Amino acid sequence: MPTTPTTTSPDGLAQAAECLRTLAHPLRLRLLQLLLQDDYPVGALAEACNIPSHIASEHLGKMRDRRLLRAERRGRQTFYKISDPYLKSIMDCIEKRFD
Amino acid sequence: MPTTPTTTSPDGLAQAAECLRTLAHPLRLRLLQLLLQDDYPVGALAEACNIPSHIASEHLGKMRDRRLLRAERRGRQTFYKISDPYLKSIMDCIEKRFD
DNA sequence: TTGATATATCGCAACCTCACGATATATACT
DNA sequence: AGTATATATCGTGAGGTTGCGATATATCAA
Repeated sequence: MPTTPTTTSPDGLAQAAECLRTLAHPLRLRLLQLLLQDDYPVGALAEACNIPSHIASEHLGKMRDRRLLRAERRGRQTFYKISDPYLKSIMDCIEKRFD
Repeated sequence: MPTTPTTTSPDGLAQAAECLRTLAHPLRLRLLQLLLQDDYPVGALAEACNIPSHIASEHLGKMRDRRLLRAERRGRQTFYKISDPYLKSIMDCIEKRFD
């Protein structure tokens, strides 16, 4: 085994795994790509993804619960925005590989 | 919606999501960290992770099936090695965030 | 207040993933 | 051949995830 063992703590690995699980869905990746460009309300995101808005709401809510996004109410609409700055760099990685 | 829409294809997003699902397990992240340092046989990896080797074998096999790793038999042992060069950069991202 | 719009949440069935014990295979040694 | 070692695979049950219809809530407008 390595003389310089890799040191991410068990807790760090568990957090990383949870975060990756949250990203690991085609629709959520698409939503994140859109939100990395600007903030949008649920309906606009749903339309861009061609899905009913209550499905978009579920995916956005899951990412909100896990602190990747934040929600902000404006009138009847809820705008979502990127909350975790780390998302940009990981999406860059992913796009480099899969575009 | 953006004037410069984000363009990862539906297929690219599906592949990316599958890849992320494969990474999204604490043990598999640990195995990858070790394998990014050197190639190791199943038994050594299992011991480093404190798990029975047939569990390590299952996780390694799943990553092999999804082309993240390759297996190479030497005598009675099977050495696993990183097969996808993209893993290095994504693990760098993850370590930056969770260490 | 009533009705329309925008989003959120619930309950469920189908499906996926995990750890584990049991079993199978492949290689080396005697 | 027979035995031990190293790894792989199978079957299973517990628990998580997804999409969806139904329902609930929140905001605005008449």
